[in-house]
Amino acid sequence: MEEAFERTNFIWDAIDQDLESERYQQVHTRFPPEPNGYMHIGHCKALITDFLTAEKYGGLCNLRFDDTNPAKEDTEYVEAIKRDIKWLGFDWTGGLYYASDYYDKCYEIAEDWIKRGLAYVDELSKDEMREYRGTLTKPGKNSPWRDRPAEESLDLFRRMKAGEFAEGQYTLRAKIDMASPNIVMRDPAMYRILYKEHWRTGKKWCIYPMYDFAHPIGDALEGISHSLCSLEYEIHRPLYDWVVEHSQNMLPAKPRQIEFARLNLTQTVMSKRKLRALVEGKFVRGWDDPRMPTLSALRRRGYTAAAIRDFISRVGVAKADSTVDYALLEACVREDLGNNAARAMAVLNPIKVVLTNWPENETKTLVMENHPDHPEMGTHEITFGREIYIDADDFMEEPAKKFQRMYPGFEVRLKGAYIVKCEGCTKDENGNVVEIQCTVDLDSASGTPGSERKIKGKVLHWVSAADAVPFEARLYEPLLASDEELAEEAEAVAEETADTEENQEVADETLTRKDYDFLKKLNPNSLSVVNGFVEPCVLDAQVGTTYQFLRVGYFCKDPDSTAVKPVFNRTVGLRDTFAKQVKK
RNA sequence: AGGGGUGUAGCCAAGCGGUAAGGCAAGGGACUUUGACUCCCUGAUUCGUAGGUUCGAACCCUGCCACCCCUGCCA
Repeated sequence: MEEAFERTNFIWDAIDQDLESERYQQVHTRFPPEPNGYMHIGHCKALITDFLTAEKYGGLCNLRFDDTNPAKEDTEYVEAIKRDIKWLGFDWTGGLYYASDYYDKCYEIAEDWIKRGLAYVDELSKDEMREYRGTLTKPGKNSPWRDRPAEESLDLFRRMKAGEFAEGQYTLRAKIDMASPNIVMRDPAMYRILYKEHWRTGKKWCIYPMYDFAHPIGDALEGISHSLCSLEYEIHRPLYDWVVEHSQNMLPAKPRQIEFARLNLTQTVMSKRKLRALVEGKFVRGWDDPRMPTLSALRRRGYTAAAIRDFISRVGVAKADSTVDYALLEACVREDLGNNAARAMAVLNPIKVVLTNWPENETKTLVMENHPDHPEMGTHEITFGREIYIDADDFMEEPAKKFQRMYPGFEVRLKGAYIVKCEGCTKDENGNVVEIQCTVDLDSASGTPGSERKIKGKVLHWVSAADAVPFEARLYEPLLASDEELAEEAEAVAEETADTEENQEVADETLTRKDYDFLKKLNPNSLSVVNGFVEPCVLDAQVGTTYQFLRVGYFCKDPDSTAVKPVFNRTVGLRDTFAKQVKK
């Protein structure tokens, strides 16, 4: 964990200065998700930055659900977010809060502002307000209601609260500067009328504070020192400061907002709206479909909390917009799993091998290490016999150049067992190889002196036909196609899928026209299911256990597993330099 | 009368006036009962660009260029 603190960043530099100058005595951060969806890897950057910053300085971090818009928030998401934070190994040491906890205080401050002439009730319509706001290059103009007497605004505001008006009829606006070059400062709305029941406050309110009003107040109320957020809020900082400044006699602290660049990942959809479209359009099996970038999906896929934390730490925190290569995330899991996952053998695309000189009906029990570098992880037993399965990829009747796996006349070693020599194969009427025949060097058993004989062939993984367990392996590729060819292919498939009546209906609701574009880039091969054989030891493993299936990759046991038929998700494959060579 | 940000290798990213860290990716080699792991080696005469200041500039100054964000009663 301390490794994460080795590298500094501009935020920590700023905090160091704040501490040194005694602007703040201690560090207090907050993680403020809006509970309107599942958290994805992109949120992790903010989450980890918030929690880790508090940890680094021995301070506290609050979890605050930013629930100021009753329209689209749900308790389901609250629970999911809490679970994800815990899973990542963090705790809201400063407490758990809701923006809705502060509705009373917000209201109090709003009335105070009105009395002091800092806010007014406006009755411009949405369209009029847009017109009055001006444009990026032209200043706005004052609303005709801007200078109405404070008593009148106060009366109107109280009646807004009492539910006397329709939605949109009135808003409360801060009186700042309609000519400001920063549009955010052109008399921003602070309260709007919304006849929506809030999932926490019920029907108590029909006016709700805007983010720009509630957020700084929430921060200040909780004694936050450093309010970290993403770059798009940079332009809101003057308003943030304005709100705190003008409420200061009513607030205990004066937080500092610091903005950093959010995380983007190649070939990854990172917008809640689009992820929702994927789920609701049934392009994936759910929020935790292992192809999704949500934390629940990554967890199901086999990504570990340690790997994700390491990833965020390696990405760093800065202000430049960037898109991180997905390969970095993969490198992080490989490192963690390579060190910690137990080894086992599985064959994805089985082809039978008969060892012609091995006695019929005779089997031998072999002992396999669970991890080559960690003897303390123990061993497990597997069976060896006359018939085994190897992966079809490991056999070629006519070997390609540099191919050092099984082919007629060539010797290879079966991992943890014997050296075998391929003698031939039999094919069906279509010319497909259905069986391979080999002879065993009976003196070459692993661990015996005869095993030291060097051969040119590689070591192959295998399972014994006698007791191998059939299993389902789910292999994944990125959801978004990378090259154009793939994208074109995907277009046809995606359109076909999207055009089913049911999907179309859901999609129409959720998506604007523009949003369809990314659906056309979906990779049709993002999921492939194969039926293979795996050694029986995985039957006992708990759901969520990850193995390295030798030479094949890391696989995590899926909740869809049954007592007799395990299901495994491939988290990530092993690096494959041979495949790269062959491509060249 | 637009404003606010950001540009360092294919992708991230340090650097804070004294002569370009590190990681991922890529390529080469060693080792190997996983073509994995591990271990070596290979990258920027140059920091968006053009000038200026300085003994000395990625760092300071000026101009230009590119990209991102902002015209919700979303967050």
